[in-house]
Formats: sequence, structure tokens, C-alpha cells
Amino acid sequence: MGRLVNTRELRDLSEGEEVVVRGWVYRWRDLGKRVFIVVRDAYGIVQVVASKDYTDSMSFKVAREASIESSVIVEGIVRRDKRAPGGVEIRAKKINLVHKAEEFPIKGGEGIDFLLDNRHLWIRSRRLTAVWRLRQNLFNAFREFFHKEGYFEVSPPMLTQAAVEGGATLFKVDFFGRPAYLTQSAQFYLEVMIFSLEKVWTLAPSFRAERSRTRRHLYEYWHLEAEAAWSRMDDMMDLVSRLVAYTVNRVLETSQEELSILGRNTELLEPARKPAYPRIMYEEAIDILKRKGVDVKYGDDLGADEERVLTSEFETPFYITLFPLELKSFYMKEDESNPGLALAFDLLAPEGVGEIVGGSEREDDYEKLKNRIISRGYNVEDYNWYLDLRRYGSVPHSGFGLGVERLIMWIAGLDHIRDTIPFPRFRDRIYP
RNA sequence: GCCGGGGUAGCUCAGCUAGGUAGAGCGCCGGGCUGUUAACCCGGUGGUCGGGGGUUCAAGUCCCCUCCCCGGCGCCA
Repeated sequence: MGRLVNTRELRDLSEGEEVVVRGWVYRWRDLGKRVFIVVRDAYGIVQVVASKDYTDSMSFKVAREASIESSVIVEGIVRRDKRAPGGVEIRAKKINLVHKAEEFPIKGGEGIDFLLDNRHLWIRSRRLTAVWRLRQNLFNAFREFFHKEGYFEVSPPMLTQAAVEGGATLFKVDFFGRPAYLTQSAQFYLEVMIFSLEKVWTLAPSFRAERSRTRRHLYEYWHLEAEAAWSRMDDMMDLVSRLVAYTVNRVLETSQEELSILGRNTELLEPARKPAYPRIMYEEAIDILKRKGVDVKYGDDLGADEERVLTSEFETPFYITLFPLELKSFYMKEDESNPGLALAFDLLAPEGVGEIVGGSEREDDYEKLKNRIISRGYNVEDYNWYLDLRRYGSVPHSGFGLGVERLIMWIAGLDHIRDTIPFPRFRDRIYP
């Protein structure tokens, strides 16, 4: 019996080697005296050929009965053949039908509603499997990057007591009779951690009950967040640029095959390999939009349409900085040299993807922060422990949050966020 | 929350404007085929038209209510 190999290892084997491959039936064609079975595993596909000439008679019978998505173990000999997809195939000696699948509901051509109802089966498609592999490579890149930068990975809570900002978009849960909420952001907890570890990051889910219905929104998404003591806004933007450029480079190095399956034009990612992303001030963004004929005025928030116009101006991700204070969250620090402006930044991805990062320098003065909380109409008591951080050795500090699925959308060139995560959570859809 | 589109066979859809006993393609099942690539050829199988009420001799089609899904906006990452 040959050695067990997966379909990726198989590509490098030479003619005549005896191997064992196991996987699921992806395509099946019976030509009478010869049966072609394309077998799928985690890494790809390989064509298995069964013939009366070299396959034992029981196995040949099995080959003729194998249905789509049946699980099989195949013993056979590697053959290089131009007619096989990928140029390599296996001449089957023995085929073990581990489980004969019932009629598989997904056959191609289904609509999105049907596919989402069958996500637990759709998950194994070649295209989605490529996304999961790319996602793995992206997560590895995050860890490598922060390790190199000297950041500590920390584990913030998912169950929280109070709102970070605004309460309408929180998912409420019952915490032994008391109200609790699923976290929207780890930011406040990361701010706590910098007084212990100085530079921290986390990769964790965030939950937002925004009633959004767009191809860029999930109710549960993976949030990459970092926070650093002594870091000013410009330092943080430098870090974000290095992070995004590093990630783009690593994905281009490790995921060529996946990007190819997804049909991504990787030329469009080349300019983003260098961490030199343009920075424009909010005021400049407004000017650009006016010049483009968009009906906006200073003080307006930038919506999806405005972002789309702006992203068409750049080939790389770019920053918008220094927003009017009232457009941004209460914890963002006011720029001393530009009163009325927040030391805040958004990073927008090109090709119409839009905002992928939001960050800022945090207000580190106790009185100023408290006044901001009061002027927004929030309860000061809800923020006691957060305010405490400004009472015991407060330091300048900055941080950011990155939407992992939006980053994947851009890098992988996907037109809908649902394909970036195995089980996308949308409004009115919690099954499966 | 608002605007728009949709729910008819297992799947994708046509039929609705001008009411008259429900259609196609794919799939599936059976047979054939020595190299297929979404294989091909022949034969077969398919539906309380999302749910409820109304108008009518007659409703998939017209009217009212309701449920569900999709796309977009606001908000955000």
C-alpha cells in the first residue's frame, strides 16, 4: 500500500509512485468501461481513473456507484497526463467507499437564499475552501507582524457590562438576571492593558446590532484591535500602514493559488505592498468631493457614496484624518494645534471597498474626558473604571480597530462580505 | 427604520399587463458509451403557484392582510 498524501503533495510526485488519497467525490463521470472520479480534499482536487484494466472488480463496481460528495479512500499509482485537470491523476487499484452520500442538494446554479440556507454544505465548495485557506494565511500574517513589532496578544472579554458608545447597537444578554452585552469593541479593555504591557493587540469577534443591510456589514465580525502607550496618532498610522502592507505581502506570497481560484487580479494589490499610504485631512476630502461634483459641505459625515468617490482617487489604501470633533466618538483626543478637530483617522481600501480601519489618539486628560462624556449625555457612572485610567499615571496613547472581513474582501477581491467568513450573521439569518 | 426587487417542480426561471384544467432548462431515475473535463446520446420522473381572506361561473393571474428572502441607504469596521 502506498503512502497517504494530500492533493497538494501529490503534484510533486513522480510517475509510478504508489499513493493513498482520501477525500470527497467532487465530479463523477461514467463512460462505461472507464470511470473518472475527481476527488476533493482540503488542498485541492485530483482525478482518479477507474478501469477494468487495472482496478479490482469490486472497486470498479464501487466507482460506478459513487455519488457526488461521497467520502472515499483511493489506493493507486500516480500518472502524469495532460488530459487530467492539473496534469496529474491516479490510476485506481482499490477504491473504498467510506460513505455513499445521499443526493447532494447543491449542484450549481442555485440562488443565494438557497445557498445560505445550506451554508453547512456550501462551506465545502472549492471557492469557499480557498477563502478559508487564505483567511488562515492572513491570520498567520497578523500574528507574525505583531510579534515582530513587540506587541503582546491579550484576551479581552466578550461579555461586557456597559456600552462603549451608544446602546442601540448592542446585543443584550441575560447575565444571571442582570443585563449584559456582547462586546462591540475591545478598545476600552485594551486601554486598560497598556498600563500593564504597554503595547497590546487582540483578534476577537465584535457584535453589532446595527440594522445594516449592505454587502459590507456583518452582525458578528472579527475585529483586529491594537493599543499602545506613548503612541501618538501619527505613530499609530505608521503602524497600521506597516500592518496592512505586511499582510498584503504575506498573502501575495502564500496564497497565489487561492487568489487565482477566486479570480483576483493581483496587479491591483501591487501598489499596496509598500507601507506608504497617502494621508488627507477631512477638509481636503470635502474639497475633493466638491471638485467631483458631490453635494457635500464641511461638517457632513462621509457616507458610503462619498467613500466610493474618494476610493476611486487612490490605488492604495489611504487615510482621512482630523475630523470635526462632533463627528467622532467622545474618547478621541482633540488636536491642540487644530481646536475642534479630532486626532482620528480612517483607512479606506481602494476599489470601492471603503473603510477598513478606524483609529485615534485617545483623550488622556481626566477632566476633558469627563466633560466629553457629560456633554454627549452619557452616564458618568458607567465610565468610572475607564476614567480611572486617567487618574493613575495617564499617558498619551493611541489605537485602532480593523475589520478583518473587510480586509479579506479587498485583498481577495470578493464583492460580498458573506464569503469572507464561514457562517455570516445577518439580520434575520441565524441558521445554520 | 426607509427605498426598491422577489417568493410557481429538488434547483434556476417563464406564465400575471388583457382571469378559462400549470411550462422550459437543469437535476434526479433507467439504459448506452474506452479519456471524460459543467462529458455526451436515448427514454422516464416531476407542482395543495409562500400563507390567509375577498371578488368571480372560474384566480398562479385582480383586490386586501400577512410571513419570508434579496439589493441599496443611514450607521459603522
